[in-house]
Amino acid sequence: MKGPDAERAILTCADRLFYERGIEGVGMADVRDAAGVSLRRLYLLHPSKRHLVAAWLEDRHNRWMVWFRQTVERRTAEGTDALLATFDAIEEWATSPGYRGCAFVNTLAEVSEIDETHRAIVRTHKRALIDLLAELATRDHPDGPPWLPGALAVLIDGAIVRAAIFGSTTPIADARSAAARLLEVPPCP
Amino acid sequence: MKGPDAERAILTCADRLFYERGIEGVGMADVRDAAGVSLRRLYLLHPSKRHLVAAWLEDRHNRWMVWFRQTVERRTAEGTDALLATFDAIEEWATSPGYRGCAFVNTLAEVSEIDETHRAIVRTHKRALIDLLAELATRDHPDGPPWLPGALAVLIDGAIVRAAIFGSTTPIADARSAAARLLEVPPCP
DNA sequence: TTGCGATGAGAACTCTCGTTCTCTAGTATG
DNA sequence: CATACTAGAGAACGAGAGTTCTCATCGCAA
Repeated sequence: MKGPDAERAILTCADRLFYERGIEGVGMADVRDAAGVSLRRLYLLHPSKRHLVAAWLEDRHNRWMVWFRQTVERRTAEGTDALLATFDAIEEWATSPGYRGCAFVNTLAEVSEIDETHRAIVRTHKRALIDLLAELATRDHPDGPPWLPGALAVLIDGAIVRAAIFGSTTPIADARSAAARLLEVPPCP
Repeated sequence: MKGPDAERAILTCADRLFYERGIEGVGMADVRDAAGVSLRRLYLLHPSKRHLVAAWLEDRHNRWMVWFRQTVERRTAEGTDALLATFDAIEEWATSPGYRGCAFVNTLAEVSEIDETHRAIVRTHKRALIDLLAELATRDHPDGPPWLPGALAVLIDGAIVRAAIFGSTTPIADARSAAARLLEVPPCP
């Protein structure tokens, strides 16, 4: 196996394993077996498990943001308000097999294997979500209140975590209803 | 040390340690040292770490619900709308030292040491939160939409997790602003 | 006093896991 | 063909943790 192929296989398998079982539930030998590389190559590419986790988080952040933006755009093209479409994207995700909530929130919860590098990536991810929402709000709802992107981010993260806990899309539907209400014009004077 | 005292010491110390470091970051020896009991007594009272974790979750659930209800009531007595007071309670919590988000969400994220018993307690806890919100909504906002308690629960959980990630109360303020808007009368026809 | 059950302190056992080391095989080059 | 570098397979090592076991001690009843 060539270098780039091995790196892709490692990150792909690490993503599946870490998301499925949590960081502490996956050993380096598990990643080795799943990716079909030698332990030697694994450690040459990622000098320690911490490095591997950091590389995984970076990779997942990039792929998730691309997926989320594309899914929202697709729904928007079908006529849905862009900000409401974010909840449809989350619902798509939450109904996919193996859904376990937000990998970044889960990683932060596993405090014993996390370091400041990991924390920084998690913050970057959540900051990127709010930035994307602010971008959509500025474009489609320029008269909304200044706290709108932050509130939508809270609704999205709350829906992600409650959907994972209950294995249900009801929290996402509730959050979407609330968001729709927030996007309506304010009450008459 | 007597039986009840030992049990109290164990649960109190387990709460501090598990919440601070995560379940996997705490060994039975750590609990023994902190509680000042022998490993023998620890295992007599809780036959395994899973049992101890379950007992901790039950205890924390009970104490958290009592604290939350009391804090909301206190704020309500000071003139705040009960449903908005829930966000003030969360803000009090989030600004207290050692805040690390929701222990139940964090526990669910540590998938490798969790079993169905633990999952059930987490669901019970989150169900209890939404039930409390429904109770307050029925009492103070009987004309609100049916999704209101669910949406408030999503806002609260999202605020809890984002406040933990950013170490900031801004998400809680944003969530409170959104909740206030939701509680206003719907737009005029 | 003597014996017995309970208790505490902590050693010991077993297993897991991150990381490193060894040994072997293959391959490209002089 | 010989040699030297590379890479894979997996053993080995050391640390840590859950759980159990040993043994000395203490309190109390006969």
